[in-house]
Amino acid sequence: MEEKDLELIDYELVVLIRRTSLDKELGGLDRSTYTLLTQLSKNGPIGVKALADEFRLDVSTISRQTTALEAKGYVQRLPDPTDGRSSYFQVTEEGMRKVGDAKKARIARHTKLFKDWSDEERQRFGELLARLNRTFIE
Amino acid sequence: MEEKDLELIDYELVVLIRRTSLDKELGGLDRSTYTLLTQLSKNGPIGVKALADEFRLDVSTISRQTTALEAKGYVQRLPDPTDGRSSYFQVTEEGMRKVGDAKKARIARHTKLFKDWSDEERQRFGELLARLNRTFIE
DNA sequence: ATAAATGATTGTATCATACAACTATATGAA
DNA sequence: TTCATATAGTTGTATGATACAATCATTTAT
Repeated sequence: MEEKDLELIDYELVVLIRRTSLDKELGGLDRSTYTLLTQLSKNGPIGVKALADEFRLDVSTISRQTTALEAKGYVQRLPDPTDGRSSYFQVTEEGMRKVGDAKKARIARHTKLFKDWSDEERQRFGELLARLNRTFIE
Repeated sequence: MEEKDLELIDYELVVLIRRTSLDKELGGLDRSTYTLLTQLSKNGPIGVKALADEFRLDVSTISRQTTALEAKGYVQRLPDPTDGRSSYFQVTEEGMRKVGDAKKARIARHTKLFKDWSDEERQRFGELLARLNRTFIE
């Protein structure tokens, strides 16, 4: 294994995280709104606990964030019929519209950012990123 | 341009940031210690303003972080002989040792993480990451 | 010579987060 | 069946990273 490749990856990952984690908003929505709506619209209505597991955040954090989303009307709370303690959050139409717009905005930005890359490079980068993320999970 | 490649990149970047920005420490040092020591050891002694520009953080934030580093003995403040307002921070031997150890720890972790990747994949991923970071800068 | 600009520090506010205490409900064991 | 324990969620509180504003000291420009 080439040590210098790992060093490069290490360094560039740190730089990337440093830059991107400064963005308070993603496509015009704040981070938690964007990530929660994305998750809920992708993987169906789930509750506070499942979201906390997914994001590796404390349930108290998710509880506040979902309360905020509900107050904005982006999600609706559906009581779990089989468990009186919990409920699921379903993205509302308004929420779907918001997250759709945000995604469009991000794609537009990325289109510019990657405009000098070849199709092959973009495709490969996406694959490798996905692979890294799957690797983390194990 | 393939829209689906951009969508994949967008999604996987969000996932990556979400995961990695949760790490409070990098190789046993807290984030700001690791990034500041790396920067200072790489690009020579510079002052608060230059660090703030580099990291796109407020000078007040950097000021506090460098004060903390100095208190820990990881950097030494060298007054700028040509400008009485500013000083440069030089990494001490102790600081060099600390950041060296931290880097070793990270490389060890990455060695495990990327163990199933081919040399070509690691090399390519590093290149593409670097390219993305350079693109951001413009 | 004085006004404006600049590097840095410190006070204060905000935000995201974790932990702890608590409530309500569900599950399992005697 | 009942009671102890576990679980889902909420709320109070503390912390850490950050930005902005005020300020100080020094430098630069008019």
